[in-house]
Amino acid sequence: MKSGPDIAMVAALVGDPARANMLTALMNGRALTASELAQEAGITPQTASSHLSKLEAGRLVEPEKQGRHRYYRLTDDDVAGVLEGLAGLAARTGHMRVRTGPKDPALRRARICYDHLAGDLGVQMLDSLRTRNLVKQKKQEIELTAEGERFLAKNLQISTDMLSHPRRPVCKACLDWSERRHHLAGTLGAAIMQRFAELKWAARDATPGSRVVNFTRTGEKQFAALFGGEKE
Amino acid sequence: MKSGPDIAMVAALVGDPARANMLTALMNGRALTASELAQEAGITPQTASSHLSKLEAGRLVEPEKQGRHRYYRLTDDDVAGVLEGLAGLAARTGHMRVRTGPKDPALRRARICYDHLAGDLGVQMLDSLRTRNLVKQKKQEIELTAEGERFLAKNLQISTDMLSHPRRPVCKACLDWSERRHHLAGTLGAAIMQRFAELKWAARDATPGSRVVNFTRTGEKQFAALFGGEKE
DNA sequence: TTCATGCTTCGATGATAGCCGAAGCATTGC
DNA sequence: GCAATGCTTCGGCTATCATCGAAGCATGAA
Repeated sequence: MKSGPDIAMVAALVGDPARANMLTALMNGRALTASELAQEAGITPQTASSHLSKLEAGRLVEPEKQGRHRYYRLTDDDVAGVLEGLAGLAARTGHMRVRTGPKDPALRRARICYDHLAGDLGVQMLDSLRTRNLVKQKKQEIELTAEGERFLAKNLQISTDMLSHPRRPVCKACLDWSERRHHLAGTLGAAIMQRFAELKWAARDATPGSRVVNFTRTGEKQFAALFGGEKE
Repeated sequence: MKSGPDIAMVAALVGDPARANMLTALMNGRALTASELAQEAGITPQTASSHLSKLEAGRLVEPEKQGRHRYYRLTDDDVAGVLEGLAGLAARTGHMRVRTGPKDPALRRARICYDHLAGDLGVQMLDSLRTRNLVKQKKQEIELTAEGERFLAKNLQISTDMLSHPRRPVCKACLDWSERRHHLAGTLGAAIMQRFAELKWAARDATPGSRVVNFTRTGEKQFAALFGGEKE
């Protein structure tokens, strides 16, 4: 009858603004101390402590004791993924109050979402592809056009043969956390990201657990040349 | 400072048990009337109405008027995806109060998650693969072993060449909604699902929007022979 | 030991929001 | 027209829970 697989319980954990702010602050993969998180959420340490024990009980964060500090981090990438998803949905309401604060501009600009590029640049890339008719998007599905194939082969040495064989969607739309739009996932999204790395245009940040992607100077230029947007 | 991209707002919407039950009831893709949803959540129509307008404002559900009924459905697959993710996280807490109720046993047994198999059978398949060392899993990453490759080629005519070229993870772990474990996603997960369809072992339910996967009788048998679990 | 820092527990307060009864619109059917 | 069904709005009740002050434990430093 009523039941409820306690999806509500987890959602309620994220549903409190203070806790949501803490979780958001942890989205970059680094661990923060309880007091840092308190400050991040704009609450007192007592309140934060209460929130953190709830988050811990809900297995959303993991503590690690170190000296007299208590570091908290997101339990794993699944949690981060769900948070990204929620943020994506939130962005569509127009209710988007603000980005995640000016906290981590690097994270907002470019980061790894599983194995493909997300963030400002990720969205910009898909925008550019769409605008120039290199891909056609309808809802979740994205399809590469003939021009798109040529574009990829010429500029990134990516041949569609490599991608489409398994009949898995070459492209998929993935809701972006910090932006309002989709970015490009799927085998193509992954392949492009990998090509960026091979070309030394971009690399994942060295800090362990960080999801930030750093572009080199030439990488920035090349990216702008290919997907450069005079958008907005 | 505080900010908050109102991830909290969306999460709070899902965070109420009554609303969560409604959303869960909608997870099979069908649209339900307001009163059906009220009953589903165990609340009066007035209360349900209030909840539904909030969900609508949060763009989680879409209404459709028909006669004097008002049908509600999930806005799109992104919403369903986030709900699945939340359910997956909830399942790990041990706090799992119950499955989604005996509501839709078919949906719990086998369904489509994007393009691969999820549900009881999906989890069972990955379990079986793991137990027999056909894949090795560490955290999110899953890797096919040599035996696994032979197994796929022999039994499902799936060659790894078709999957691994683009250097995208052939396998990926995806948290299952109704079960406590991961099921198999990635290009392999998609390819297997497609093969099931080609072999007429299983097919998506005819009802538009439904995510249920129906197995044929021979399909059941073959599946059991390949991945049959005396597990649990 | 003594003090300071970081975090937690306790208790009380206050506001948010879920809930239902009753009444009000709308649509369909007679 | 009238009645019935489906849904919504309104008002008030209640419970839950976030919040903070104050006090209590730890850990680390002097």
